[in-house]
Amino acid sequence: MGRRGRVVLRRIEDRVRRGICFRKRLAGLEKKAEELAVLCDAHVGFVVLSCSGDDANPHHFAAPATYAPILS
Amino acid sequence: MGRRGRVVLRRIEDRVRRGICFRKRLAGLEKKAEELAVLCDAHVGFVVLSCSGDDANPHHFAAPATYAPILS
DNA sequence: GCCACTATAATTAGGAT
DNA sequence: TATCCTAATTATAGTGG
Repeated sequence: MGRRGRVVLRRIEDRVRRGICFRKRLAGLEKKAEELAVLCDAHVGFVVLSCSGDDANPHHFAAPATYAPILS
Repeated sequence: MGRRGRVVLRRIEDRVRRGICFRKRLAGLEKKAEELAVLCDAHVGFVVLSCSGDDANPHHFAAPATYAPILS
């Protein structure tokens, strides 16, 4: 079980594996973005769009400004 | 040496440590964003703004559309 | 398909130089 | 201070249910 090798930076051709990877890594990116925002007092926003139809929805994230408001 | 404990999701108050963390995690976020884009054939873009003046520059990232063009 | 598990890779906080 | 190192934590690909 578990990861068998290092990450090879190349499109995953298998649709099922690519879709699973997409969902797991999207969740991971969101967690990392929130940690950066909170730990380091930053505003972070991102947008992710699947190009191969693995996910029809556009995804976005914004670190809530309430952590450290810059306005008013 | 090395990390001494789990991540506590709270603003790092020490300016020096926060700045170091900001730079390291910004680099980490960019790497994760690029991996998501390439492995899973997605468009990914983000913006990061330091709120506490640890970094005067706004940072942005965009996964090059050349990986999997959706236009034309 | 989802969820849980877990072996392994990857990240990173703090120390070393 | 700026890298570099690495212990320890965290992320995740594959598996099983």
